Amino acid sequence: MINIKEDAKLNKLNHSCAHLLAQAVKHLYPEAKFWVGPVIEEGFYYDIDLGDKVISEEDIPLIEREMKKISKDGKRIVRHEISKEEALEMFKDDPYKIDLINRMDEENVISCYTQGDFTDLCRGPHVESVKELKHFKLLKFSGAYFKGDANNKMLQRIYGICFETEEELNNYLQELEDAKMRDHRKLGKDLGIFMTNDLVGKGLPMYLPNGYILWETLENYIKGKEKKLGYLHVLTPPLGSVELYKTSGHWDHYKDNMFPKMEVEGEEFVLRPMNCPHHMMIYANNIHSYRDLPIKIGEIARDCRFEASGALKGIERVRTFCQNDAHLFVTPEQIESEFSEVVNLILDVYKELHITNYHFELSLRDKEDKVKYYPDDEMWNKAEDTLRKVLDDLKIDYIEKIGEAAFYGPKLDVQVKPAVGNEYTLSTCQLDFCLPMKFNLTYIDKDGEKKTPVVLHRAVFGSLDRFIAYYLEETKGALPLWLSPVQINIIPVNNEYHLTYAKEIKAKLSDYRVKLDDREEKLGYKMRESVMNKIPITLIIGQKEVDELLISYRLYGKSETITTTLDEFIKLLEEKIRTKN
RNA sequence: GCCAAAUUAGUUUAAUGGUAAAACAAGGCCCUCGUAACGCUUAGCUGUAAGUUCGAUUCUUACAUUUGGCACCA
Repeated sequence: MINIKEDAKLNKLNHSCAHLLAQAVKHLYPEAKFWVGPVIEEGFYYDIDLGDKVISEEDIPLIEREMKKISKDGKRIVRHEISKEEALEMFKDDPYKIDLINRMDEENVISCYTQGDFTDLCRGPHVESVKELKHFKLLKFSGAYFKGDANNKMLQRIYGICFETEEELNNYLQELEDAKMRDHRKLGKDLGIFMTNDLVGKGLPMYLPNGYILWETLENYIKGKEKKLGYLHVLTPPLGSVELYKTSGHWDHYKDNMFPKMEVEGEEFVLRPMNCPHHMMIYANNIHSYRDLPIKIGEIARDCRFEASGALKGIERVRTFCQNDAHLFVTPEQIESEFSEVVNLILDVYKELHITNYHFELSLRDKEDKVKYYPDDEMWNKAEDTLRKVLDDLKIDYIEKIGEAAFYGPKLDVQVKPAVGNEYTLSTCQLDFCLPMKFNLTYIDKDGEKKTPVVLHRAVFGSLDRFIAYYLEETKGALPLWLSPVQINIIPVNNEYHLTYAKEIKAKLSDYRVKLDDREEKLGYKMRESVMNKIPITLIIGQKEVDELLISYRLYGKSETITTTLDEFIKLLEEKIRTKN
């Protein structure tokens, strides 16, 4: 997908188109006040205060028509530089612009752009004339909180995109349509991966037989990787006492996002929103020597979070999910090497699974925010510097994100973009000096003194749920052989003559997930279904194969059929499974 | 949670203020030798609850769920 923001030409075009949108809105709704209209990766938007008016579906074509009209009229776009006083006078009726102007430095040149009867405060640059803004489309609209704060008034936001040619615009719109086809919610339904049910409750996905094969295979894969690195897997309960979360600090920070506490026999419990405290208590169950560290506790652990109803999305954002979680208890000296090991594990898994479309973000605290983050500047500085050093040593590119850290420490997040919607975190590794102190965790150091270990929280698959969503979209539902619920579909050309041999072949492939389609249907009919179910390999067994003791196979996405011996075919299977293709 | 919209058969979609249609899937029958739909046939549906109306799937309201955004995301 094209990134409008990064392309200088398209950036300018879209920025100008945002002004065109504002002008059209002003024509149709003279009382409109304007906040900001930035260019984004997917085009542009404008946040507008329409008083009591809210934008509805039928308004969009009217606004578009007005934009076309203004564009046709072809006024020039003229830049003026003005003083702060002039600016304040010029926009005196628009409190949003006054807000912007008042926040500008004295030294900065204030500029505005005029096109016909419309002037907007803007840094520019813009195209020469509204005539150039021909190939645009308004894509979506919604409410959006002023300054992104839910306590503020909700403004009206309209999104759009603009290109230089009609063809580019149409191609882009087509890409949007195509993306919907690989949305994990559609694929999950079509391929029988998961379902939800109103009576069970929203945001509570249920994995169907096909989905559970995926789940199980991924779970075994990642646990195998972890075992090789010395992780110890445990099983802990999906709820815990409120006291546990008060001790960890999660209660203070997140109780509104937990399912409400329940009281039994005078004790209070919550469904657990995360597993750190349980794993802390497992660590605390023994005395540890510095010689025992690092200790790596892993678990495919079920969590429940009371996510806002508007945040729920397929199996990407749900109210119960299973983290591929682990906590590494390490000495301060081991932080760098253990953090590197985790980053390398993530990179290794991504490489094996052919995941290439991601980027790293280093999530740091906002130093001004004294409420959200555990107050210990020295600890934070040390933690943040350590992460930077490890990433630099590993020569990993990353973006720093201020104010995105967990309350207990900074984290490295791996971000990916879904087919539809905003990017999200797939993998994470977090450095934590805080929780081990809160739980009074210790180890006995060389000098016989009790010391506090450091904890690394990490999740490679984030949650299995989210990873399945991601991998469905990455593969467009055509899962690689090792993950595919049905790996091989055997179709006898004619049951009467070929079914016996087909059954023999199936028996010899008993190590794989094989389906034998022995329904009384035509070959073409069964082949179509095999392809539509995105089964990686379809075997065709007819007279030729029976006579010569061979098999013929067709790979998903290919149209040719290859005839070979069963031994050769098994070699191919093993190769595909080994390379995870 | 907030703004907007959607909800018709297992699925994808059509139609209507006078009681709902098609395709695929499912059941039955028929056909039976080479790579994306053989043919015939049967059954099945207006999210829930109110309201307006002689009559509501259609209009109104509430609720539920879903979708696009916003906010949130340990």
